[in-house]
Amino acid sequence: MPIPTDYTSPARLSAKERTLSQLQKWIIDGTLQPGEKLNDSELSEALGVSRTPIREAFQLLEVQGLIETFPGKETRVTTLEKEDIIKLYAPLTALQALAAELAAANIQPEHIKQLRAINAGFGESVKKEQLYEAMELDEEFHETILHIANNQHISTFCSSLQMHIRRYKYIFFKRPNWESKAAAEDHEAIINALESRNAEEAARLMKHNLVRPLEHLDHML
Amino acid sequence: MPIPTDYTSPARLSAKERTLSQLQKWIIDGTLQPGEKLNDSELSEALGVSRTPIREAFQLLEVQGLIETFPGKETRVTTLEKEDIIKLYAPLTALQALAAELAAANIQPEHIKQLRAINAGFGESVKKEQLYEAMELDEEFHETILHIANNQHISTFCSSLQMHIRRYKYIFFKRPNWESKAAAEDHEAIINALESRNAEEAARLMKHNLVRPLEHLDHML
DNA sequence: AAACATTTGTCCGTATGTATA
DNA sequence: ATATACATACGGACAAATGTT
Repeated sequence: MPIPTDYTSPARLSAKERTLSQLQKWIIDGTLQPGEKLNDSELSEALGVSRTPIREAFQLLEVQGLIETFPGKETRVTTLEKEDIIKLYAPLTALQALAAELAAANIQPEHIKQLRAINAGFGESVKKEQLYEAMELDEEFHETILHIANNQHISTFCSSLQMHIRRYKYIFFKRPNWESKAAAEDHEAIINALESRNAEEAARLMKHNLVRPLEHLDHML
Repeated sequence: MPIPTDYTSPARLSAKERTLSQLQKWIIDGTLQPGEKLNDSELSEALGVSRTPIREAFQLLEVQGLIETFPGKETRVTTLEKEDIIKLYAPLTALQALAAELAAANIQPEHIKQLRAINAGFGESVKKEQLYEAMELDEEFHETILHIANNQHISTFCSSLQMHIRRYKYIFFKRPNWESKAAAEDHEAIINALESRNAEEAARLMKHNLVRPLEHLDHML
């Protein structure tokens, strides 16, 4: 198990939080590979903390579906099946569409400005083929709509699904690679629907925007 | 008789698991009231385990939104706002409708029989005004459809939302009290839609079934 | 079958941090 | 501001469970 040595500890966070976010990163970016066995003693030494915060982080990672613990036996990074990415997009689409619907009812002029600014940046990144930045801005766009929708349950679920999707991108495609100019146009249309408080149309467009990545996947799987 | 080996029987529950399910029960049924302060030393004595499994259970309860920990300060049972129950039904409806849609594609004759059997029991319980049993059978009906839909993410989210809804029922209404004969008819219609593999209709009927409780709530809030 | 090695599960002592007098 | 009380955070030792030789 290769443990990168460039690990820097954010002094203010608790040992548990540091451990959790570090392990999350390593699992999502593939440093810790699917199916890899995790040893809490080894990790505690590598991260300079005791087994307690490691174990605590393990518990949360298991809830998030990033690791699997076999009580009394072993702990492993969860494996991924290419086909299962569809199982992530199905609920994500339903929830994002719902969020768009709810956001249409709450939308304010400042929100519209904010969304347009994010999407302008997204369009630029796509044009300049800065794909990592584009991915981050795409996520920020959707997170903003979730925030406007003002429903913690929806936000939490979507955030969890988004994390897994990002892991799939890193593991199977090495880097984010399917942001497109068409997505920026989708976003623009969504913003317009929200601006005119057309909930149904916003939901419809949101679904359409989320189906896009699946089309890319079809000829990559 | 061949003993199934694939099913890992939790012959003995760990202290953490016992603690977790006990605290869950107490919080959901109101034994531990909203806003109540939780003391790990006190609980460890009451449950006959050390503070470690209590602490581990606390972590999971926090993720589930049943308690709130203020690191270094205190731990409390989360409070409830009557109005927020709507925030639970919004994503639950979207996800259950999606599940119905997916289930329509996977449905098998055995599933139909199973669903009819559960709904028959539900109808009986409603008629006999055994409301707790009716609630459990209603949940089982929906869980079965989730199982047929075969998507772990959807199941997990719905289960979490359902738990919170049950807590609202206990805290604000003391007992389950809004199961109705109309719900049993909804279920029957859903089963028929699934049987004819009409995904769109199944989703529409599922939404309708989930809107019912909200109508009851309107004149109870 | 039984002893061993490995890993997870639990306990409890201590350190750290926060609120209150 | 300082001291005190109290709750959480962490560490390290021991117990229990599992798989293997």
